[in-house]
Amino acid sequence: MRKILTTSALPYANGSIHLGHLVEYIQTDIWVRYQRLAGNEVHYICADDTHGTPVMLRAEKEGITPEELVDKVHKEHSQDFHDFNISFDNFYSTNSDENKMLSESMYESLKENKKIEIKEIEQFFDEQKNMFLPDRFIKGTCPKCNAKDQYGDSCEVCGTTYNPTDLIDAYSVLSGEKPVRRKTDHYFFKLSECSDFLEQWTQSDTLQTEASNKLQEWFSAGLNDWDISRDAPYFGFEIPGAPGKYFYVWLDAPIGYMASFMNYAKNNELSYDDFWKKGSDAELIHFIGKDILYFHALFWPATLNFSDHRTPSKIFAHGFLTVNGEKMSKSRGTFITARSYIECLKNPEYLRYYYFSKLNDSMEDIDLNLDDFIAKVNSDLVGKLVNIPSRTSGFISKFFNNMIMSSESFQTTEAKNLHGGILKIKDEVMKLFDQRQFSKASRLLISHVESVNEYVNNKEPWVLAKNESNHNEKSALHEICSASLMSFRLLSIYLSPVLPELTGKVAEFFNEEDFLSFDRLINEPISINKYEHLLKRIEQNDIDLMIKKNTQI
RNA sequence: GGUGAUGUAGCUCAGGUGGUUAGAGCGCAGGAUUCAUAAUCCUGAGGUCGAGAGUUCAAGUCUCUCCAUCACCA
Repeated sequence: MRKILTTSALPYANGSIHLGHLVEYIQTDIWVRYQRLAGNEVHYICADDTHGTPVMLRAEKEGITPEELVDKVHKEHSQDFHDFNISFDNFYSTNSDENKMLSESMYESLKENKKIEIKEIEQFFDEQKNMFLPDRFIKGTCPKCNAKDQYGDSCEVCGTTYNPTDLIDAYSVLSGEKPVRRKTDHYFFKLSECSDFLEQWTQSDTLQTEASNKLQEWFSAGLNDWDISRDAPYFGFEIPGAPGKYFYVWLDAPIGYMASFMNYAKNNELSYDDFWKKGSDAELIHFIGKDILYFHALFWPATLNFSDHRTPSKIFAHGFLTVNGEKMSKSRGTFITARSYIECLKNPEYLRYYYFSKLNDSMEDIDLNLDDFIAKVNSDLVGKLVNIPSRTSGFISKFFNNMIMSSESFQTTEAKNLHGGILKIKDEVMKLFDQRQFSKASRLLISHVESVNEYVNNKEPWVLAKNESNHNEKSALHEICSASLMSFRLLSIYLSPVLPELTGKVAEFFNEEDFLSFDRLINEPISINKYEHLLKRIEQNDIDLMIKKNTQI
């Protein structure tokens, strides 16, 4: 049995969850639910990422404290994840006692290992707001192409990257004032000294090949030390022994994985050290978006390693979400929030299935094409999958007292092959789930769903039903409907990591507890309940409404 | 600008190490059927595999150039 600690990246407490975020949570959740069904020990941990200037400023704007903002957002995020059936074992916050303690202790440990250095740097300072300005809060004219109102890190017109100090006529986004340059001491993590360790670590099969290619680029450019401090005012943890200096949000954010787990372990009689101490035999697996690979594949393993912790076993990065082939856009209404999706479409499993049908183990972007979304979900799930019990269970109820024949008493080779064939793909399905080849898994499963419908069509049970000899137990009619339903049951078990709600209802239909394991595929004979529609089609109107709701001019 | 990736039927995508007439689902056309939420099943039409050149007996699959799109450049 594997012992696995899995994480999804921490959502930032500055905004709402949207469909782009959900690619990651759905991908991780499917994987985690699969591991549970496969009988492994798996813990799924997440938290809100709460610190930093954007949270501080937004709270100020709303006239509340950062703590109040963070609490409010945590409630909202928790509800969103709950409504999408994301099965976190713990969804915590980086603004927690555990996180403060762990951040401080990691810092002390890095300091002891001589990996911390203080350097004086020069930054822009807003005298009216009395604070240093992060790059994205400074705008100005591009030094290369003279485009106006460009951000402090790069020019959107000509693509040049530069430092905010290079901008012409820089101004503060907060006050509009011209920022002044001011010197300040910052604390740096000496990443430059970690390149030997990191080059070795990144070759150790922890990353996808695309990701390690990316890392090679970064290595060949040379690693710079990492600025881990920010000056007050800053919402975060003050650095021990350094009044007025705070940990940069990206330092304590990944430590949030540890803190969330610590909090969870305490309440569940698990050993924290078993999972985080150097030499741990548990797997530590991070699901992330490709945009934060830099943090998770360089800073994170380096800080872990040089503070005497274990390093991640795997980092699984996924691509971005596009909608209708384009970047999500507020003006086109394709920047779709999790909340608006739930309000308009009601059922999270449409999206879970659609992402399942498109995801694989690579870092490629995936596209949510809304027309394709409607067509695929309605066709695969409603037209084909749910159609199986819908078209066969009536005969079982009418003639056979709701009892399905045991698959072991199937007489014809067609029935045996249909059911046996689906039984036989178990190992392949499990492998595809484990390797995150979700799109392949969906194609495999749907092809078997199609076989069941084909079987029913060829056998024409409605014709047999007209002949009274078929109203006896173990008649041809009984076998056909039983084979179809037992096949449907197997396919539902395979799909249960993807569609927990739907397959929960399927379990009920078969008078079973939830499908809890891939090892209990045979269970017979079974009495079924009266069939009630398991899934509604997606309506075009609801999609239109959702787009309208998300359109901002 | 540099680096990395992507570009296959109307749409969304499969196509280890190059090898018979390039595949699937949806959509479309025709047919079958009525058990089922007009769902299902069968048949068919649709592609110079981004463009060009090269290597090879043979390239969607390898090499080069170009075009388009995207990301990263801490």
